[in-house]
Amino acid sequence: MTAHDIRFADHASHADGATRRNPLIPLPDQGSLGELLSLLGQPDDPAPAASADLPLSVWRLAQDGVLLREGSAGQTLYVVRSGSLKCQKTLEDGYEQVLALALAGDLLGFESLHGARRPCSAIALEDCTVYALPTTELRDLAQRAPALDAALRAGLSRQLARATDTTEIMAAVSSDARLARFLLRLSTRMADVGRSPRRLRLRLGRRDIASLLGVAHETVSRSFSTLADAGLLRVDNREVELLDLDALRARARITRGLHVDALPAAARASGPAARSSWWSALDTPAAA
Amino acid sequence: MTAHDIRFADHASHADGATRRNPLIPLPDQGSLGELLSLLGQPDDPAPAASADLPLSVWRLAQDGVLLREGSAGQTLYVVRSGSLKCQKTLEDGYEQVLALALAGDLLGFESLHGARRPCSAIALEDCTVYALPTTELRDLAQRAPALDAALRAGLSRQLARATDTTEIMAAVSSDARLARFLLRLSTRMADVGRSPRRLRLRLGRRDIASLLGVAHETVSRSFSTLADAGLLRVDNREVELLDLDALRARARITRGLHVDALPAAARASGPAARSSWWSALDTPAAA
DNA sequence: CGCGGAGTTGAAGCGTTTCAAACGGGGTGG
DNA sequence: CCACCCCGTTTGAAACGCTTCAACTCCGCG
Repeated sequence: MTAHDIRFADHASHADGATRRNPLIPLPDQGSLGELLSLLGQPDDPAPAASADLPLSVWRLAQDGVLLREGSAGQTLYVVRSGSLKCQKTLEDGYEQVLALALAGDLLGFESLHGARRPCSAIALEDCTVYALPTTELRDLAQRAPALDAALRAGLSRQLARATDTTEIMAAVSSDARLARFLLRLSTRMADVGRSPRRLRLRLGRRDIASLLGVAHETVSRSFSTLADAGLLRVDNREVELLDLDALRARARITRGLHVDALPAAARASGPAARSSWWSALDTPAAA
Repeated sequence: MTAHDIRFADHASHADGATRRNPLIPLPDQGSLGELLSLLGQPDDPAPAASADLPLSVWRLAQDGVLLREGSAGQTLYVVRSGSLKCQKTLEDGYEQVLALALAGDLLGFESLHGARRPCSAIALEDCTVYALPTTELRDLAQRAPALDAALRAGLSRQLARATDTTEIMAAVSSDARLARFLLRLSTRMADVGRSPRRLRLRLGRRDIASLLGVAHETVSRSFSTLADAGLLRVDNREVELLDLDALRARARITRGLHVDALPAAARASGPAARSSWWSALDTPAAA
């Protein structure tokens, strides 16, 4: 975001933590179809099929390791099994924009399966394990395990729906609201993965968070202080404890000043989904 | 973005232009597998298969018609054949965030095929035609036309890669740069669809553009004026002519002031893709 | 003809960006 | 083992640019 936040990709920043240990090593006999399906949110398939002979390979990625490299012609689809990664892209002006956070169950790398180059990088924020599904095996895999095929499709849908998260965060005008939205989203996602929704261990630095929020990193620092002073959370460097989720949600709604309070309550409560209208038929033309 | 930009979904704004004529009507015998494939960017399939008996239905959507309704349980995948739509989502605070522009060849509605509700709406900015592929027919279709299956997969990849466009636009700090990025992206996409990359007919109002850029609509107006005064473009309401693409690209790179000029040229020219490094092996673990 | 929406432009307030400095932790090397 | 340095983080202060409120024009439409 800011001029001095610009870090070039050539910058040899990754030569420190990963040259020692091999950043990506195989974990034989660690994966199972059942686990993969549950990761993808499949409601416990009753018939787990012949998972034994399926070539499901699990890899271990060390912190700071690069799973996806922007611009490469990778042909492997990954499913995060544990840990977390950040997806980022180097923009034309050299700024590295953080696009998303990938947690367990997230699909990575689908964008370049059809021949295109990887549009963004994925870097491990901690030690991770991932399922690797090469395109070459994908078709065969889908045929032998239809449940996996369906689960991947569903995961893809989720991924596509989640792609707008960053935009929604940056739609808020005040940086406090943006930070609140980010923390709340992270909170619910952590809960989904089975971790605490209140005690967050941010694996992202202030700069990366700033990139996600679309503000300067100093502003992120200030917003943390503001929310902490207001008693909404407790912050100790990258350890964050959310103290008042409701108040946080209120902050997240605020665009500027307190206009939201003036909104008719019905509009907020019911939302667009609850509307009944002849228009709804439009979304299902096949049924007409 | 701004407080008075808030338009509630309940707001009966769509009751004006579309009650007269039926907003969504079938166009029998208008689609062909070949056309659909070329729309999806498939390089002219040599064996067009038996396209005649494939149930490819084309629909016509009138301007302001709602193709996708946020919150509904639509189970149809659409491929835009002609025209343009806007995708938008009503945020918790009632603000309608425009997320993307859909042009010919774009896939719409995949996000809710696995049972979820539609995460965003899609509204026609002009009269459109779309291919409708209901989930019920999708599997059969894919089996009978493997080329279509591959094309849809590729289209999905593109869609996923394109999902970050809005974020990249909003990554710029200055509103001029944001507008320049938006116009340039639109320009190249129009060129892809076979339309003029210089003469743009914006089907989006200032408010919607402002939403996409993440600024107030007055700011969009001012940025148009600024770029026009600089001679980079000519603007007449929603008609825009890009006069100096290179200068526009320079604007799009600028974050604030002129720091970019100070960047080492190599970093801009080569980019992340041109790097050679032992790290590249990481993106293809299966080959290791 | 008048109303309402869209777009433009002006002026003021204010929040963010920017530049700067200081603090703290973690690592390295003396 | 301690000094040192680097880097991430925090906080301060000033300036810029955006948001906001407001007025005005243009245009389509009832």
